[in-house]
Amino acid sequence: MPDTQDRTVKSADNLFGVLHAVHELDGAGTTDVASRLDIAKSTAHDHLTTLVEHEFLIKDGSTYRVGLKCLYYGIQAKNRIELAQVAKPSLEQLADETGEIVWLLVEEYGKGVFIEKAKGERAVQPYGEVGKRVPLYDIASGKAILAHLPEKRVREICDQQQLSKHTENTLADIDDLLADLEATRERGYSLNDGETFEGFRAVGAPLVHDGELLGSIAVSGPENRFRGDRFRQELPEVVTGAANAIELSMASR
Amino acid sequence: MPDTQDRTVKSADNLFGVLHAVHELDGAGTTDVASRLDIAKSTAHDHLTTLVEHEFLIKDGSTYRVGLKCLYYGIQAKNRIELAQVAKPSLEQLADETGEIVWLLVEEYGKGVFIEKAKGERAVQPYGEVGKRVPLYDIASGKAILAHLPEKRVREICDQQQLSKHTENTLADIDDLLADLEATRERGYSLNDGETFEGFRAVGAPLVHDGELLGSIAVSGPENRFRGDRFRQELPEVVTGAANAIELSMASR
DNA sequence: CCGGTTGTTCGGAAATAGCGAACTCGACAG
DNA sequence: CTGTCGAGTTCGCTATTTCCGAACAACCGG
Repeated sequence: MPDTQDRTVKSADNLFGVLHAVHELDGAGTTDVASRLDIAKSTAHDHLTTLVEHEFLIKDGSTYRVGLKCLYYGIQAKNRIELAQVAKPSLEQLADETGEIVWLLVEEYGKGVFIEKAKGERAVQPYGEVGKRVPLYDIASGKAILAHLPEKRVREICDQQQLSKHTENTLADIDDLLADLEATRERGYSLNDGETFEGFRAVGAPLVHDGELLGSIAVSGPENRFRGDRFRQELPEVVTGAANAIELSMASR
Repeated sequence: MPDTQDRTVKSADNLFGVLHAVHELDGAGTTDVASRLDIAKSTAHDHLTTLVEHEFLIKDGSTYRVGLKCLYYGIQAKNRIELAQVAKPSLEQLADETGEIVWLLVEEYGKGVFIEKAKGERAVQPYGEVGKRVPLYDIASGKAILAHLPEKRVREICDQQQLSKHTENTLADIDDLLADLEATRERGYSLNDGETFEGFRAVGAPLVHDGELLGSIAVSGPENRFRGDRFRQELPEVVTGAANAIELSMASR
């Protein structure tokens, strides 16, 4: 049945499928790609050749690898989100002050993308990497973002990507999550109490400019340093302080 | 005349063309893209929609922007070049020691791609950015790479991307360049004496592992700090030292 | 209310994507 | 040396798809 509605470029499915397959297989040959996507070897070959010609893949003997062209587009995209640049000094100051690791997160298609980080003296990096795409519901910076989205959108996002319980504390139930987001809104900052990994905590805050949600920041570290007053008072204060500083820098551009 | 040889996916030209156009225009609408690529508006629209569906573009009202999906693939590609990770400590040490800016470059399709950098105290960054793709013939790190490629390949690369004279000193003539590469091989390090910008100098060294050229590093800065013994002796020594350190770390993995 | 924009929809002719079968090339075993 | 396997690659053919052009819709400022 030819669907007259769908006017997208069909070959893109295969094209990006092939790119993704090569990426996931961390380098692959024609047959690997063909069988993974369930397409003819010749088709896979055509697409691989095409991607090489466009420099998105590199052919190394008879295996294909993801090239650096993506980095080129990717980094530019990142830069265009001026936020990363504007926020950097504040992130670094926050990292210095707390000694922990600090992340800058933005939302895209219901997922979180880390676009900048800063490491303090004692920083531990259990998670994430710049460019990584992660769920929003189980990390402090993600919840800071969700808390500022309409409930309808939150449900939508949670529907399309299962909430799964990594630890005792993970908010894998939509109602628990919504309650936590409500509390987050009231407090003005979000908390992660071992919801991602046992023994890991974090404090996050949203970045809002002109009523528009730009992203969020969070400081994370091991539970033994994230407890008592430091976790409940000091860190929330410096994190929201840094968030405000970033919002101000965005405003005065 | 349908060329029966060329078995690439044709729609990819338009697809990636559209992506590139949006990137270059730094956000664009249907008409902008169509007129830049000289294709029908409707075609541009189909491709834009496709790219949005695949999350490579973001639709913001009626303008399209490059999404962060590329960053995702790009960063992974970068990481797979283990080099970046292994080299980082040495780059940072080199930046500290010299106070200048240090780059890690790899070659891809005859162009150079910066994949890591480290800034010293006095670092000036006149050029480049991680992910940027640049010609090889007019920078120290690029010449360090060219010096280790066979002459045939060097000529090939230079043929397909005009050598142009940015300054008095740019080696825009293939024979001058080849002579400089010969000298570089003998010295073991490359020099840039204001060939990119007036008043800017740099010292570079290749990274070789198992007889295979992995990339190169370079330290660059203003002429007033890159002169006399420092330029001719000290810097070459620390740069080649750092290069050796990186080669050793690669070897002991 | 109306030209001048720009984004979007859609029919249909021309181009091509993708399959499958055939071919090439090495590696390996007997 | 020969045969078999599995890899990558080539190529003819046809059902699909792309891409254009023209029409339509939505917006804006005057």
